[in-house]
Amino acid sequence: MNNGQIQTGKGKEVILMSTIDRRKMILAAATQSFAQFGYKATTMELVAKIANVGKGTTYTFFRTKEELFDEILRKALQEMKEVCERAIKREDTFDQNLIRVLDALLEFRADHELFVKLAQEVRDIGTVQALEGIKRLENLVLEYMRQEIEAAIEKGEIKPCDSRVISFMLLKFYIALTTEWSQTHEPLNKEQIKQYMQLLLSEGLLAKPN
Amino acid sequence: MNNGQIQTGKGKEVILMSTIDRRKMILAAATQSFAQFGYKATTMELVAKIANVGKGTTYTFFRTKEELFDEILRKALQEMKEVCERAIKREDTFDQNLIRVLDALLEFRADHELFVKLAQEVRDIGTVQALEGIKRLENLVLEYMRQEIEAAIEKGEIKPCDSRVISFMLLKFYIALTTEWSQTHEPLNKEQIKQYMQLLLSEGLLAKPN
DNA sequence: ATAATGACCAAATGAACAATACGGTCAATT
DNA sequence: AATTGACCGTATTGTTCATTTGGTCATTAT
Repeated sequence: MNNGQIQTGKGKEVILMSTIDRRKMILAAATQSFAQFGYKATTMELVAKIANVGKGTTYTFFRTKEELFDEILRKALQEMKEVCERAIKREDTFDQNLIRVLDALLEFRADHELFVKLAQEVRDIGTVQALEGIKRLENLVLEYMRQEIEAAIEKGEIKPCDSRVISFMLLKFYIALTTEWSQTHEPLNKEQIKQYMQLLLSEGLLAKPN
Repeated sequence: MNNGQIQTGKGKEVILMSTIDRRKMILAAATQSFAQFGYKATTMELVAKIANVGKGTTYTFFRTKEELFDEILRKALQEMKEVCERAIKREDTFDQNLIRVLDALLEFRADHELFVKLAQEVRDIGTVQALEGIKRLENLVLEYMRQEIEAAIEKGEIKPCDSRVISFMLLKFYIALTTEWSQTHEPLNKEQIKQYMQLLLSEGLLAKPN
């Protein structure tokens, strides 16, 4: 391999990238393009152009467009999971952890944009691969939340309940507050989103008689 | 006018409808057709045929197809509002009333194919008039809920909050429980739905023990 | 005279076809 | 051995044109 070598060709100095760097370039280009244009509008030729490689080169690293998409999706999902795990402090209360995870996710814009774009693509033109991606995200989130809720029940922090239903509803709330509300109204800011989440999840709407 | 007269023409007995009856016939025909075929697939010629009138006649009562649709929509929305109002018992608590209203709405929707059909049309082909109709339905429901929430805040039954956001979230929650959950899981029964609703209102979804 | 009607018109729609763009391959090139 | 862009078959998009549809109005029926 010619990793990092500098060679002279036809009077021009050319810096050859290592195959590893090339792979990274392609991944970065595709990541950007998928997040910006969605699955369908991202063409392999465009990815190659952004990455400054020939179209054929992308196919030496990724057998198909779907495989390339899959790797990017995996990375994004992995990253999100890590963000969640970093936000959780085992010694803290469930409530506090929940808010911190929420906060971390709201703050973590990078991967968010990919998923927002994919969700939009599903609504607008119903691309199957975009739908696939959204479903994988939802399943991951649901399963993660379900486990956390189960653990909290075990520890006696919250009342016993069907953790599948509750995690499902939690996700619906999050989506409603962060994206659905914005489609017909002024978007809510992070602080408001957190407040409403807390109100609906751990306080209830009914006024308590003091 | 020839209201209700019976006349003899060319050996055949012909019953002439009054103009008022004709209007009703057209309205009934259109109501049936919109509910059965949706906005787009309902043609003015079909409406005329079902109503047993010439196409031109429909235009003596309704200036355009949209105007005809609008009158039918108005009627249906009005009917729905009355269903809501009948569901509310002033002496009862907010949460009991809320559940009764939402239940009544769900039932109303199930019996009135028009809205189901329009929702499907929006999903399938995105007809703008069908979307318009669905939006008017949603806005009516949201506004109705919003007023009830405002009143409940006034009475001190629930905590002060932005009634627009809360009505939005309550409706989302109800839809998630009744229809979205069923798309991937066993449907929840009425009792379960009521319990989750009460949990959300009184303690929050993630209630603490005791 | 008035109400009703269907032939008629322009605009919208959709089917059929042509042109383009795309994912993926591979012989030529470096 | 790695890279590349011309190339291929197919999927998508643009275009054309016949049909349909919302809406009008001269004619008909009463």
